[in-house]
Amino acid sequence: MLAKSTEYAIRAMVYVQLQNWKVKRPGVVEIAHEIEAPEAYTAKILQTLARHQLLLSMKGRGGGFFYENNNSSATLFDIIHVMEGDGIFHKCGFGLKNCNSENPCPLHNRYLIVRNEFFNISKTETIASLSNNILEGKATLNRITAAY
Amino acid sequence: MLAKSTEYAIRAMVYVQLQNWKVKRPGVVEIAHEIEAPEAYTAKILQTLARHQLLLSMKGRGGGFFYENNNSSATLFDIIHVMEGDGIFHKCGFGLKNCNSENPCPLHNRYLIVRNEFFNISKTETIASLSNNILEGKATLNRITAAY
DNA sequence: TTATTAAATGATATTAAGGTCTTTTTATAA
DNA sequence: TTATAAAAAGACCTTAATATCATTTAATAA
Repeated sequence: MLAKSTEYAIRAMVYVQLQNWKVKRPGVVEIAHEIEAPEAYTAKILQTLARHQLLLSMKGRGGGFFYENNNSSATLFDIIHVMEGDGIFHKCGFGLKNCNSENPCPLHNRYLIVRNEFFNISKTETIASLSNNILEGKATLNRITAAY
Repeated sequence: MLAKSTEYAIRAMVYVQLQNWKVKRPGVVEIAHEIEAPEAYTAKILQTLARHQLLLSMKGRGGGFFYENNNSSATLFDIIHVMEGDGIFHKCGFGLKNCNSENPCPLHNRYLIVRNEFFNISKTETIASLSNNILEGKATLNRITAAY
């Protein structure tokens, strides 16, 4: 469904949120390790996110990644949009170029339900809301249920 | 969502079905052209489908692709399974390796709804049912609403 | 029984996603 | 004011998906 780089991006942002709530600003090495992603690649992704101001960064000693007011209200949609565009919310399930309600592919109506449901989720879930599930012990970021 | 090759596969099988209902057995060149896919690549995909017996083929003069009794009850699931495996029905939306109801990612429950809905569609829609939408004029295979 | 038609096979090429490495810039503590 | 820590930037590498091409196999009409 999502590109691997988008998954890394979301996981990274959630981890930064959890640390930020503890008034910490994790760096690339720590983040990559915690979300089980390659270090250099994670750095690239964090740069992209920072460039688009989905998170803030500080260079030098004591630097790292964080959010304004230690809180991120970025939606999944925002992150997906920056990482891979919004094709996923528009593409026809059959791969047709001009598929729409006027000229639908054989799968159009049923696929629309799936796509819209995912769109809904993407627009309502934020880094803060997702991170809160972890804070409350209802979910985890990795196989080891770490204490954040 | 689906790999491009899977989309080509589904479109190809639908086109074969439409022709088969007219007791015709289209060949690679015709199929590729009609579904707007590259010829040689379409040939590869048809071979894969034939090898897995999702369709039948005949070599030589008057040869082409067709179904037993000119009808295909293959589901979308069958085709997806052969073309790209069933990762799409199992993968975690967050990209976690061990995400399940016991150890859920923050998105688990909401993503499950999307995945299950798509699974449902894949298990209930068949090449025949999809093709029938076109036969009845309710849908199309390409931008030009061709008469099949 | 041969020419022709069409699919199968296998090798190769191209493109995009995923990933690494080195150098540069910026911040801060000593 | 210098050494050090950390992110930014850019060049490069690897892998998988997509796509092409040449050759072989099989079927049938003449």
